[in-house]
Amino acid sequence: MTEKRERLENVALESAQRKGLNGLSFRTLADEVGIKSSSVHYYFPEKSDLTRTLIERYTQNFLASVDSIASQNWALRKKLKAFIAIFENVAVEEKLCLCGMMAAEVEQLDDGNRKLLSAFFTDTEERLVTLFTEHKDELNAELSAKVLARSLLAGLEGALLADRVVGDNHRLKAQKELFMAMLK
Amino acid sequence: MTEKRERLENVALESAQRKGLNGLSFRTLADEVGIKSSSVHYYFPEKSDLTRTLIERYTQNFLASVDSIASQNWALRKKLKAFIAIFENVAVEEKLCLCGMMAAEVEQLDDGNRKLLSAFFTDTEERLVTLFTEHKDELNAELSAKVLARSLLAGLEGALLADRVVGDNHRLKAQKELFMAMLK
DNA sequence: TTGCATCTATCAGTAGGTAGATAGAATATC
DNA sequence: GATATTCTATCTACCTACTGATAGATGCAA
Repeated sequence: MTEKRERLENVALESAQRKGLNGLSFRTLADEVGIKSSSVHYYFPEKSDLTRTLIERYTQNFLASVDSIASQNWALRKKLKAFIAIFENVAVEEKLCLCGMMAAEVEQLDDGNRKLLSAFFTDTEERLVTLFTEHKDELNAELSAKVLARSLLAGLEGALLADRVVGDNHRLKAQKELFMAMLK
Repeated sequence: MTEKRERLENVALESAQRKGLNGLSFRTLADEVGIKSSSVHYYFPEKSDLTRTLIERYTQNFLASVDSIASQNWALRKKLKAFIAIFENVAVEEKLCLCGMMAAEVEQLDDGNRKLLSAFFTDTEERLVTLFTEHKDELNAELSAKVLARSLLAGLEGALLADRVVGDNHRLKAQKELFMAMLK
């Protein structure tokens, strides 16, 4: 991948996590990278190409982090803290999860990108199901791994959303407390 | 309030809950109501005026529902189910909570509307704190009312977001199970 | 000299917003 | 009661700004 292309992706990702896809234009993106908007089209012919790249890259990165955490020889408590920390790091920059953001804009995505977006959620949940299943002896809740996985991800996405509006981190903290309380 | 104005608000709210503020234009709004876009400006001089009206109206309505539920002589289990049902009813129409949607677009709101949006979350949480406090003998979790309130609202907002993308209602169901499991 | 990367210039479409006119209803004045 | 004025709700027409996108020229490096 060329250096320019990577810079474009970095700037676009940053912008999309703050302002959403609608707040991301070829012109401002070009300005920030120091080229003309027509040159951005050289790398990403249509906006949906850029969108696809961002979703794919973000998902890949995110799942790699999750896999890395899961593969450690840690207690569930430590793994969950590490997972939640991914979201905390997004929050301190006043950004959203890219896929949480795009979930709000889903009506403006084409079919291909909708499927990629859906996969972010289901693939992440799949990993979490495995995690909760493998560590089920460390849980004192009698809930299924699926319910825990889905609640955790949705809870963190919602917490990011609401915390940014209110301007604190109370909801992210609450989600953390909630899940920590389920551990032995 | 005139009949036209109410129709405008209804159509705008519907549209905003599906496509967001960016997907809501004066022209399409006008078309759907059967007038010209300039006539929409007669009722809402600027888009931020329309936005403010929608947030205020949605919040008022939402809090009234919550208050109504809270004032019933019901067990906590039944009250929580009724609260969650508010979100389930939004989900079946493939919409989002207006304020959850706008939370994603918060960077494009002016200060006044950001404050109104923030108040939606804090005011709702306040009601939930009261609810959990008044019914604390029906809980078997040792979590604070604040943590429960914040987790519940954020969890439901995130569940709406993700469920719409994935195309099922699994996350909303998971949130429901999660909170039902906390009751005696 | 071929191909990559970038440019200039431009297009059609849409956005929010404004100006000014108009028809009819309501209200005030004589 | 008739006339004049103001208000309400709408229209046509237009503006500026910005959007994504395209065509074709240019420079430059392998």
